[in-house]
Amino acid sequence: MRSHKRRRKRPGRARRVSRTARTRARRLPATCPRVESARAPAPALPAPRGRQRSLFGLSGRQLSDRRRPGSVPGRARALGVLPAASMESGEEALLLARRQKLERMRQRGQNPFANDLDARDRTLVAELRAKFAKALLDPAELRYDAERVASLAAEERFHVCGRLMARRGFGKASFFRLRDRSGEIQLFAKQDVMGEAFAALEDVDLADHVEVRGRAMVTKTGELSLELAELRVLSKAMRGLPDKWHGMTDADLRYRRRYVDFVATPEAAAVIRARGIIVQGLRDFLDGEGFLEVETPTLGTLVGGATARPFATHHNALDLPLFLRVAPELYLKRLLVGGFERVYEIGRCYRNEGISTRHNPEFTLLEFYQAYATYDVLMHATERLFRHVDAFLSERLERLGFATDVRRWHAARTFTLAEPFARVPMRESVARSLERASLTTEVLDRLEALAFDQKTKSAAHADADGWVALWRTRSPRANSVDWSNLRRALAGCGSAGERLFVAYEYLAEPFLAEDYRSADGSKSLPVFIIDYPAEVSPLARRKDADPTLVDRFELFIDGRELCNAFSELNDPADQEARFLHQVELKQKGNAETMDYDADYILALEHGMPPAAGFGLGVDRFVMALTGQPSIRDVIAFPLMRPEE
RNA sequence: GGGUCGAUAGCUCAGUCGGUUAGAGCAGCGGAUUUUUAAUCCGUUGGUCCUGGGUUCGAGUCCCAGUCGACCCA
Repeated sequence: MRSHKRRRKRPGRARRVSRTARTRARRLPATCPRVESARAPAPALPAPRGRQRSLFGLSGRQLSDRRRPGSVPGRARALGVLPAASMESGEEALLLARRQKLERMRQRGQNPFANDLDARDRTLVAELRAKFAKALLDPAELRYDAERVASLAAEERFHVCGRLMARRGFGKASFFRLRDRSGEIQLFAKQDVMGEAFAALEDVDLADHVEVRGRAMVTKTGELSLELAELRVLSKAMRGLPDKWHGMTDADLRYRRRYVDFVATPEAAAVIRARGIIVQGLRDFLDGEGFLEVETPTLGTLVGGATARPFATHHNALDLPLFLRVAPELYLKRLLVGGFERVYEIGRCYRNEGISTRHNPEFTLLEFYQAYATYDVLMHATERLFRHVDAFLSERLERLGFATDVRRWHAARTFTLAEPFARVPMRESVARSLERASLTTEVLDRLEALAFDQKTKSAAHADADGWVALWRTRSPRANSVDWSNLRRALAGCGSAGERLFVAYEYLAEPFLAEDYRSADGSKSLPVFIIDYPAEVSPLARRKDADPTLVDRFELFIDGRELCNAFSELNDPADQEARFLHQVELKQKGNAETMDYDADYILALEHGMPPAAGFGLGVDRFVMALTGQPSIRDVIAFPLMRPEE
């Protein structure tokens, strides 16, 4: 019977939902047991081979048993009353041990999943520490003075709830470490204090949720502790915690079992905590500027607001094909038409594109729109917003007792928000980077001739290969440019504007963090790239001085794009022409385009005030402020290919 | 798409030139211990060495293919 109990570790699937993976799944032969068991409810089938990773404390075998009502072996096993001889692995043994303790508790009349907790007099660990702050001798090591603690609260009994994180037994005494949402504190259990209750500690396991009562005291090493009078299990954990020292390091496991990761990896939890505060900080800033938070549709019949490939779905009752939104932009601007001068939305958007350290299929976007403002106004607002949220985050975390997280993130930061952000027109940023690569503007002058068509395997100009070979020798930077992809991308361009944009992406963007530095050169400087080509900005207003460009900026921090903003196009005729261009591109086979939105044109015809709009990738913003290298680290549950 | 490295107990990891019955720490279980904090000490359970082929008297180890992961390149 061991045959189905296969190795469960790292059965992981591709991070990327690749085409090959999908076709592989479809190509599974009909005889594959995995496919059969997934389709057929037939109870006679063996347990599905792949579905062995335990769920809710039950093995795959038990799960399949559970699908059969009245299945005695499954229930008996789940209750832990089958003999140890039926154990199939070390994991089973660990579960069994805990089930037996659970049964002992029930036999004693204790509910291992208590439902009668009264936490009105509960004290948080942080509150406890605050109460004894005056007795703190060494803040770094959290050492306390015993006499001062005693005089501050000699007989007061504290009620604390949390999860048990560590245990050290000494026969007639025991130390525990308890964690609640605010921090951790040591518990000291002594037989002569607890009496008979001490014996029941044998049924307590690491990871259990407990409530304790006891007085505060200081051990001889100076650690503030609760001397227990009582300890009661509130919720029995059927599984323990990962290695107490190394924690959980397998990346796949961490993202799949995020609930364990957050317990075992304090940094992972700190990032999610920071994220909540950052979003609060964004609201705090915008509310202070008189913006109204609104909600707009995430389901629609058209794709608009960004050039991106959408997720398609279907409404049954209306028999209507629908798309999940790629951006809220067009609805927020309809609200401008409707008289709301300052609106914002923080919401989930969905783009059916690749997954990377900077992309998750669903992500959070902040967009705000301000009537009677220009993109220049928004650049100032962006700087204030970033500094406000950063300070807000630090202040809140310090108040919550997580100052060390703030200090750690600040120390590791490779950029600064303290100095004015750089502002560079796109063309200038390319020219500057070329200069640093000893290439001057000759590259910019030959963009069209550089194009290399992947299909025909031919260059637009016969000498192009030679130019590149020569340029590569000019400097290390010139050599590190991704020339082949640049030339491929140029071949797909239909206008000078698109070529400039491509040139910027390959020649300037990868070097932004090097080219724009703080006054002392020690940090990278956030940089606004401004004045984008109109061809790549279908919703932005043209520059009065140069109609081939638009009043638009993107903000880059450490070379990563965080913001996109522009003065809004409110001329319905111009907008109509831009939509038509998008439709043209779609007909040529480009999947990342917008649809023609007739109702939006109609709205513009009713008069949209001059306005500027702003978008911020909230996930990337959190990455920047907390120094996380992957977007998966700032999302509580990033998308994973499901386990089989 | 290509390259490099990796997958061994619930967790974190060793495993020599291919050679006895695959090891350690943590967690678990049994015992000792009333001030530890990665507690300590004694004993102990737990493994389809990612999957499938192959080479071999013999494979965790070598070869081939595949799956998945990390990093780098395009």
